[in-house]
Amino acid sequence: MPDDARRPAAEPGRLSAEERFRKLYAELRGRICLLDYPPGTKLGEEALAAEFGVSRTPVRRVLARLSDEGLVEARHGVGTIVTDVDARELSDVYALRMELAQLAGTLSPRPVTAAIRAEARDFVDRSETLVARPDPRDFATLNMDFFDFGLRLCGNAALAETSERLYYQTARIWLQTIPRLDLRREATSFAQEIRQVAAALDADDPSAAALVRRAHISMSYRRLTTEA
Amino acid sequence: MPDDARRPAAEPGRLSAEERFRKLYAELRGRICLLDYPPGTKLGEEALAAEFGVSRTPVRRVLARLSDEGLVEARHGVGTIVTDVDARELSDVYALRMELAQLAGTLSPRPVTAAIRAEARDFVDRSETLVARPDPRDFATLNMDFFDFGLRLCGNAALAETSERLYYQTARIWLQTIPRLDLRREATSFAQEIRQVAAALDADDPSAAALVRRAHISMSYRRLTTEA
DNA sequence: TCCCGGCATGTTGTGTACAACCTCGGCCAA
DNA sequence: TTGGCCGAGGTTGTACACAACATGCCGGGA
Repeated sequence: MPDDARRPAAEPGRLSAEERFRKLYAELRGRICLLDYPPGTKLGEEALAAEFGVSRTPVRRVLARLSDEGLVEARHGVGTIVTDVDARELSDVYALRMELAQLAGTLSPRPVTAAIRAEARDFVDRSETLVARPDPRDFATLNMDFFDFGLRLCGNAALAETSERLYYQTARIWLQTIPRLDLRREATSFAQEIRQVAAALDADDPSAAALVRRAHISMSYRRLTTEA
Repeated sequence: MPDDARRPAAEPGRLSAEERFRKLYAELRGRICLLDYPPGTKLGEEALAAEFGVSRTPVRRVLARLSDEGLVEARHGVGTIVTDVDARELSDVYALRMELAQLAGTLSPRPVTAAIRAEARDFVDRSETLVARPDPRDFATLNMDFFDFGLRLCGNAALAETSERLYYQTARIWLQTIPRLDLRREATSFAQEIRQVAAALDADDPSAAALVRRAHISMSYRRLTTEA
């Protein structure tokens, strides 16, 4: 047996501590950003611990990180509350996100491989499906997936981590505002963005792709603040 | 007694939980960045708990945040180790820091008040004192203080938080490299930076101050990587 | 009727014991 | 001599009990 030598953590059923942490963190962050936990929701540590079959300790570890990132706020004796995004924070984060999106094209972009172009075409297909039958939650999910895809185009790890952090910090206000927006127009605009990004990648021009993304972040913010 | 009405948390001796957390976090981050804990040091939770007179629980909360920020790495069964900064991470972070430093001048800069100008002059004095008698640790401390000062010039909270995070992520490599650098020249260059920033603030031109800072980050990185 | 003080209840913060895990040294056998 | 096994010691991860704290209700007094 030359392969499965000393490998105590290789059992598929058992997850390591860090793996469990990542799972739980991603799950809770997703629920917050998809408004399964709208702002103001009280996240009881005991309730979460019971749901996930662990004690309060690992749950608290995850909530502490979410608190550091500003997604929740723990108040002694009250509860851990999902925060709301105020206009000022929204403005600051979007202004910075625009700049970072552009920088992703110039700060050590990754070479555009055939696999990446194929993935981009998949996103084009998904966006067309979305335009045909718009749905807020599908929209938000596709948006997150496409954002993660964009992160992988960036060779600067610090820039990628920062962009991700900022994205999830305000991602939920879009779902909060969508009832007052034109969903079909939003979907069309998003599909355009994806098509243009795919075209730029086909032309092996990551810088152009980054500029497209910056432009659409800007326009999305405009629609968000003027029509809500 | 119209002033001290219902204020249970106003007692000066007792610190709230969040206050204690901030204190401990700042203390440990400072020790790491000032190389009191050089890379590779094992930070025993029990030892820290004993030193600060608390249990392992709040210590673990602080170490978890330091771990999220990449300053330490917790290994099950081994210990919590102070991480080292590798060349790749250093390059990425510095490239991003340069851009962010420039953005601080254009993305909603704060108005330059008389108090700020006075503070800048104080930094000029301190830098001259440092040039007269250079000392690595004093240098690093002044650098941190001046950085914190620069953060307060930025009206964009997201940009300020991001810049701070990135700064402390790689701040320690400077102290690690200084034995192989010309300390006097580093001090002179830093004093020039402070003077130029103060001049730009006197001229009510935060954008120029930001450009100066970007230029000095770039030069500092060049000296760091070429002569070490 | 209104105000206010105290208590019951539920929540997060802390302390502590134990489980899971890694490292290192000694010991035995080839 | 050398290779590997294995057990002791020490560390982080987890579970749980209790302390600290905030909130809302209820009852009494003005």
